[in-house]
Amino acid sequence: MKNVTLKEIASQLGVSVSTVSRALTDSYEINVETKKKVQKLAKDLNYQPNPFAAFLRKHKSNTIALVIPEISNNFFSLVIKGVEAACQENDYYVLIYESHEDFQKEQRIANHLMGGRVDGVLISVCSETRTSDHLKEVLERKIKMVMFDRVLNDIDVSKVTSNDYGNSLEATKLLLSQGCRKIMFLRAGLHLTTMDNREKAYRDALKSYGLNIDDSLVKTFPPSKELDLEELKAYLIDKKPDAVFCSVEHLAIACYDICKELNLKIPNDIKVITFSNLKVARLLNPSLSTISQPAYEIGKTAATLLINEIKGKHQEEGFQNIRLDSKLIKRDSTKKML
Amino acid sequence: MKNVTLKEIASQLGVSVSTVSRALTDSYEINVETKKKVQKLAKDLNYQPNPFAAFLRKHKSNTIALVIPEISNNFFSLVIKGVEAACQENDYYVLIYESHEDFQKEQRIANHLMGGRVDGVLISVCSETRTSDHLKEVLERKIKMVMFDRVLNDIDVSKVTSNDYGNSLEATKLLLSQGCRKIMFLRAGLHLTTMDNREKAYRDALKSYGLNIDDSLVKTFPPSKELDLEELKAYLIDKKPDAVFCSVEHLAIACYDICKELNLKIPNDIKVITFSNLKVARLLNPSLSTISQPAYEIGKTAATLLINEIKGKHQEEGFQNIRLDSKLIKRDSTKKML
DNA sequence: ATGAAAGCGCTAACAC
DNA sequence: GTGTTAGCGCTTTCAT
Repeated sequence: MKNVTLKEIASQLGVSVSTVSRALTDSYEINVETKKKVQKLAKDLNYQPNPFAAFLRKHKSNTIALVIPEISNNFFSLVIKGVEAACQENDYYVLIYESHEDFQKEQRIANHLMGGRVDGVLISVCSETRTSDHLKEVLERKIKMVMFDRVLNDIDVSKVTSNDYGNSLEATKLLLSQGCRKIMFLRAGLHLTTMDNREKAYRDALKSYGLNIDDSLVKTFPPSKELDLEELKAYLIDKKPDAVFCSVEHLAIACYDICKELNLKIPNDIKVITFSNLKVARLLNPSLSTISQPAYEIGKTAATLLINEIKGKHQEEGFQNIRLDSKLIKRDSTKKML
Repeated sequence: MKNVTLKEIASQLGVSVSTVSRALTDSYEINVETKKKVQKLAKDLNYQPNPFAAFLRKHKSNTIALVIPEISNNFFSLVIKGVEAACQENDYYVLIYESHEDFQKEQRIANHLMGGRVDGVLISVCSETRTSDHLKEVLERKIKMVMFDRVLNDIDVSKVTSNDYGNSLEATKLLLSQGCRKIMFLRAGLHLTTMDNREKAYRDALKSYGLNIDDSLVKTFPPSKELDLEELKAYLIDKKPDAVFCSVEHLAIACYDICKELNLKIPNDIKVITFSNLKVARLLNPSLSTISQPAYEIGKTAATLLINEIKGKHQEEGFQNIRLDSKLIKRDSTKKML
């Protein structure tokens, strides 16, 4: 079966291409009879408009790019779901790009996007990203942008984040209230705004308890899963903290593995809390206390914001800065005694 | 900054549009000097070709669709990652579509795809899908297709699956060898080939042990996460199996929750094994025995196959039927005694 | 080696 | 209410 085009329908019906085009977009100036005729034939032939022709004409693709560091990740995969939901509601499509926490790849993606493949981009930058020049170039090409979670400060776009500072403060204070005094903070990635906020809250919480801050208890590990377990193990053995606050899930998982190996009992010997969207945290041994980001909502909110911007709505309101609350769920890994 | 086009470059250089086009595709018939000149300016202006114009001309978009029932799922999110990897290697792009286990949505997606948005589609059908008419129509529009995991038998395309039968046989025999004689099999979704294969293996394994098959021990639950916990609980209480073989992860998670509630000890009172790509299965309480599908490889293999088909390679070989092995990992949830 | 021109399928301004 | 026409940006014949 060859592809059905407007021309095909037009010639079969003995009308012009533009009449068909108008009939199909339900233009008010078309005779009801003609309209029906055209619509019927289009349906019978299962006419599907060639999107590229329309895009070329209108310079609108109804497509957005979603650029994330890592696809297979409990947080980002929920984000994807939220984005997909918002797009399905608005008849938009999602192109996925994975930067693999690699700044060069992110740059290449940005470059590609400048070609006008998409009407807008949704991005959470990779951990190596320090400047926003590549993103600014995209903006200059009149492509809309919304950042989420890992945002950059020196760029003027709408942003959707979670309340990293507030929730980290809460988490640290929980550990303190359980009696912990030697709390380790594990960062993932050097230059991420999310990490900065989480660490700052950790420090402020300690200060608010009148404690001195031991910088050697704060350490950065690779953001991706290629974590050096031995290094982390040695660090834990060396420092012997009474609690570990992990800024990302895979660090907590690593701690669980290491504690098992070292025969350290959680929470008696050491307490653990982490940022995580792991659904089965409650079933771990012991159940893991988590700060759970509203990943789905972040994705959905960011995508809706972007689509509205593309449509030119809410332009007047300027750039939004939306901060959503995460949920701290206390479980056994932070219990006083088991 | 306005968008740079071929015309722009041509006029700045005083050459024709076609010369620029040829220079940029590195055509052999262009003077080396001109080529250099053009390429330099293109780079300076950061020229990015308008993809839609090229697509419209060539009827190739270098884009494939990935249609899956559910994005936020340990199996599918790894598949996405694999697909993305294969596409990045080949300079292809991925459009994500989520069918939400809803056949009507799947049909709508298929319809949309017929418009020629993509050169090919990668699909794992939803649990409600019983016929392949909607997919055949896509094929008729000369759009290539590869199915993976949840495939359909009555359609002629390449398929990538995992060895559901073999690995389920192995899993059931493991339970049998641990002394279980009243093994429950929990299906998810009525019409899935994957489920059929898994159930058949379960039955064959019982037969090979000379056991009678009690049909009331096989039951189907909804494939998505909207599982009725109470129904499953009542079923478990009623049947009192000594083992449960779950065909998907969320059923096993539900069993864990229910066992906790009913104070049934895994594996002493009841053993559990499941298909799952959960990374932290080893950290559950007790650690969960899993059949882990090679999700990343499935995605990568399927995408590579599709891209090759689009490129017209390996056409002669006809449709492939690739079956990859899953990995059975024995953990405490199927131990004889703890 | 380079240019002119057609055309991919669609939309929209402009006739009538 | 409908047709004519131009043009979106690119590739690709066909000239020269």
